[in-house]
Amino acid sequence: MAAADIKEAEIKPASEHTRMRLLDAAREVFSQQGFQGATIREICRRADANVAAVNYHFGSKDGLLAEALNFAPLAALQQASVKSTECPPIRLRLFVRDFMLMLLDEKNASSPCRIMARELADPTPALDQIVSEAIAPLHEFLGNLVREIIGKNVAEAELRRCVHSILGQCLFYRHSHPVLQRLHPKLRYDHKEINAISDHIAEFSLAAIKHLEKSSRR
Amino acid sequence: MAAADIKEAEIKPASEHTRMRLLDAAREVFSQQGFQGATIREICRRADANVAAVNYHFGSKDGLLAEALNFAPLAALQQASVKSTECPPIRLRLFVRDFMLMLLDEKNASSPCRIMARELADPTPALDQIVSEAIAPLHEFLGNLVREIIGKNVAEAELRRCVHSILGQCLFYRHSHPVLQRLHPKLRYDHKEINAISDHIAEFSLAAIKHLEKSSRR
Amino acid sequence: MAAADIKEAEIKPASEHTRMRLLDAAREVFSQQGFQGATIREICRRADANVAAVNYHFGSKDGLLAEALNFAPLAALQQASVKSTECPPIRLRLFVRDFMLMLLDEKNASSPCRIMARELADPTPALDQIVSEAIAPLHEFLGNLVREIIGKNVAEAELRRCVHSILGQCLFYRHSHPVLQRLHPKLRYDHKEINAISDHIAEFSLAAIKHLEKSSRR
Amino acid sequence: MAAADIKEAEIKPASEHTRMRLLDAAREVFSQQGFQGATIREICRRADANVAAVNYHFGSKDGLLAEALNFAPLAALQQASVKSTECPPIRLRLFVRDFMLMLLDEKNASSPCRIMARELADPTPALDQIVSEAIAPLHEFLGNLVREIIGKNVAEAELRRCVHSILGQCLFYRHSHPVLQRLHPKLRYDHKEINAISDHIAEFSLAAIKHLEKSSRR
DNA sequence: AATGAATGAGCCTTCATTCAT
DNA sequence: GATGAATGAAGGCTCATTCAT
Repeated sequence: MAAADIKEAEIKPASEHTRMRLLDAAREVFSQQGFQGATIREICRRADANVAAVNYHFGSKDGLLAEALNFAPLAALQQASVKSTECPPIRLRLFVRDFMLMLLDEKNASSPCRIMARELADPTPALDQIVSEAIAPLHEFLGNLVREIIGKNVAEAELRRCVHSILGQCLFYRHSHPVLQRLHPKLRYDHKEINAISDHIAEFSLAAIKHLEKSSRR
Repeated sequence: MAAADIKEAEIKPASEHTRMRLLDAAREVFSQQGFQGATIREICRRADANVAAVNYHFGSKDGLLAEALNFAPLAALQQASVKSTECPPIRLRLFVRDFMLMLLDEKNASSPCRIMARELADPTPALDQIVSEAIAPLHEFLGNLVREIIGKNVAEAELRRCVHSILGQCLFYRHSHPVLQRLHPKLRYDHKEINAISDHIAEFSLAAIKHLEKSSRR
Repeated sequence: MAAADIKEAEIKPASEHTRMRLLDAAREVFSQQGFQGATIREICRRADANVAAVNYHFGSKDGLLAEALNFAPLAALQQASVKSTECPPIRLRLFVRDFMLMLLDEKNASSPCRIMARELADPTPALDQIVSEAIAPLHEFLGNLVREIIGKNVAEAELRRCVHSILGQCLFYRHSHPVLQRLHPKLRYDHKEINAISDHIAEFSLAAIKHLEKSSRR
Repeated sequence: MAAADIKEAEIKPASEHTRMRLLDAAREVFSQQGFQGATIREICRRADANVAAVNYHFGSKDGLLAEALNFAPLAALQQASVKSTECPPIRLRLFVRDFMLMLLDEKNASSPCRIMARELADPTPALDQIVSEAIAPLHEFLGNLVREIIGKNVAEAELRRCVHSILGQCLFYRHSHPVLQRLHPKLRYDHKEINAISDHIAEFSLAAIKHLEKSSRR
């Protein structure tokens, strides 16, 4: 394995290096301009690569998107929560905060999560893959978490809507960012602000879920 | 004179007919493909008009978008609520339901609201106009409504976040429609489903707001 | 005749008025932008007329150009000179001055002469007409005038070249106007400057012609 | 290495071949139709290249024009004259002849000089560049040459007009070519004719300049 | 007679992709 | 294997012209 690693690192370094730079540039541009708005030329320019490099390495713009997506961070978030020993409400709070950091933190500007968020409304060739590999598990994870809090008396459909309510609140800040910037030009998504937003969403959602739980017992 | 009016009402439409068809087609295509994804050619094809018709009637693609937007329905919604004698929670419920009907009802497939929702995340030349003429008033309206429920003790920033939570939940169903269709292929946005969703969002939000109100009194 | 004039002035005033305004606007735009650069829309805009008015009144853009041209002023110049009792050199001086006034004076900004000058190098459908009705007579007139000064000993070809030399000097100031403006930004074609230029061209040309006359006698 | 050079000289042309063909075609079309009248499609058709080739190689129509212009031949003309040991009148004769050969000789049909001549009257994006890099030096060169003949007593403004007179005579044959063809259908610009024209212009101008010099001494 | 509406050809440019080394 | 060059489809837009009143 070490040998293989060395081999890979030594034999195709130039080629792999270009691949990586292309993927980085692609994530950057896709998350900023969207899949449709992004151009192969701009991506190659930022990666300092030839215009033909994308098609050479990834076959097409679609192929580049597919490889640029990386569901690991999102999955890790869920894994961390599942393995945690905290109580469900705390785990929800932690999840929301980490999710918002992925969506809003400037350091994650080219996060696959951001790309996914951008493409939600605009079916790209990769959406099927995104849904089955990232979004469906996410909904399931959140469903389980909410179920732990809300109890068994609430119907599945209502539970799903709770998940939608949580995700909707989170995604709003990403989708409506251009709007919010115009409404509140002074607004900046620093860590303090992201924490405040996350706290609000968690508090808001937990209060609502607990209310629904109470109602369901009657 | 009445005759003249009738004549006008009959003749003008003939000359204005193309304009109207173009606007309808534009709303349809814009709300489906987004501003960037929409092509003048496709719009003209659906309107059964010449490619040059858009530039003749509206000057440019931008001009067409500006005229295709119509903030009246959204404003009417708010007016109706403001003038209502119902208590604030009921007014919130009614607003959410009507807003969701605009966003999801198949009969409103080319609603300006849908176009606006699509463009939120992707600044178009019209976004400034959309924000100042439609979205800012909407946020203000919801802010006032929530304020009536949540009381004076809650800070302005937190109030704003409540508005965002409500809007985020509503817009989620529009933005994530392609995703939800894949997750739940059987899902249809008929009136029954829209009502269920609206009820959930209102219930969820009211419970959370009342919880925040209670917290603020301590 | 008076009756006819009145009739014309009274019966089709509106229609004729539009025609005239179109012709004026056309001369203005043609002389500023050239035939190719001019657009029917701009002409109609300046004439405050419908876009279809040009085609209605003149059949086409070409037809408008043909009617916008008016060779009378140029012909009048020659007539005046021919009828004059002055000696040939003086008549040449006077002609050059009047010709330069037509080409350069701001008051003649839409002079047919200017339009013609613009189109010399760019064959338009009207060039044949311009040549046969205006330029050929002009060359002939100048040829006769120069012949009176240069005598019979000079060959026809050389005489023609003298005419070309005179016209070339005159037209230079019109053709190269954009260049001269850049070379000498302070330059203005006021009457004083036009007189100075005309004097120079006449002096320069007469000296040369007299020299050629002298040479021919040897 | 010599082999490599040869290889380069053989291979590079293959890749640069299209560029060259495009430039040649562009000079041809620009000098015939003017910048505005020329179309990228026609240029590419003559160069047997794709419509997108121009934008690939030169960025835009403007960029193509900028590269199609080449002021070297005109500058070389002036250099040759400056370095010559001939007397000023002879140098003027030689310059006029070479200048006319550039303007009229069929072998120079796509000479940058011709393009420049076409654009004089119709400001293109490149006119500023043309003026500062080619025309201003040309005027200065001719000014110096005429000054040597005309002496110091003649005012600068009058000197400039002499330069204009010379250039005007030369350019006339280019600008008015379509007209002259119609007036004298048999006329051909073969070397004999160009020599005759050049001799006339030089003779005509020298006589006039010497006359002005004599006048200035009085 | 006269005009607002509509047309289709054509413009320059941009794009993802493919070709030929 | 990797790249500069080339491609053709399509984009928004402008134009002179024609249509239908």
